Amino acid sequence: MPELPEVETIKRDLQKKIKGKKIKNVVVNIDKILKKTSLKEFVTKVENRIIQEINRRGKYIIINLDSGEKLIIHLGMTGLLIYPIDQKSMANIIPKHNHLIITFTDDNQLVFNDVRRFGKVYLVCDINEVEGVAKLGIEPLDENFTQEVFIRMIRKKKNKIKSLLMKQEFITGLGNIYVNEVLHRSNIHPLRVASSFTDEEIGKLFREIKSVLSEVE
DNA sequence: ACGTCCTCCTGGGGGC
DNA sequence: TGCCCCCAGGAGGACG
Repeated sequence: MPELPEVETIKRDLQKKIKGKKIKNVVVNIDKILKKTSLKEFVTKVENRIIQEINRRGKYIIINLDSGEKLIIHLGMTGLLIYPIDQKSMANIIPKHNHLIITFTDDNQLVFNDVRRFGKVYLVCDINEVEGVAKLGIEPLDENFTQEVFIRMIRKKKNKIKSLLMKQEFITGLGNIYVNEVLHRSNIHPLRVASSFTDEEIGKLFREIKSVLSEVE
């Protein structure tokens, strides 16, 4: 559910609130969410580390640790990162889905809650160890993403436009909701084949992608 | 290589 | 009131 603008907001928020904090301990309630690491390895490598810069790539949140390792979080469809823990933020969640709880040395806590468990937590040295990250396509708000580039990208594709725009290897960050919005505003049917588009139609899509994504930020 | 479809999960809502 | 079924839709993998 969270798409590029939401993930960007979460990233900025975390950067403001938890950067510089030292992790006192971590509790993992469902180790199935952990990828590229075992439960034991995760705990020993994360405890006592200090949070450094927080970045985003596509819908992935990348938390740099002072050890050089990266804690990468994908929220899936229903994942939430809650900080700080207060009455208001906890009122709408179900505690049994608190899969990861990070406690800092100041006793504040960061909770990863995910009802449907589609979210994932990785611990890696290099972000490209996460296949989903390594394969990510162009960032739609990047200045390198121009109309000319987009036309060339669309031209050679035979996918239906909606599924193509949702493909993270093609463009990064768009999901169902924003793709629907972009297609609606562009007055383009979601099932049309990409290679059938005129340059003008692609231009329209291009402008709507940029505008829909920047409105929220 | 490429495009589509299925699967992982749980909670909420509609139908009866 | 309660139960069952379907739907939500990110992304990896299976399949053709």
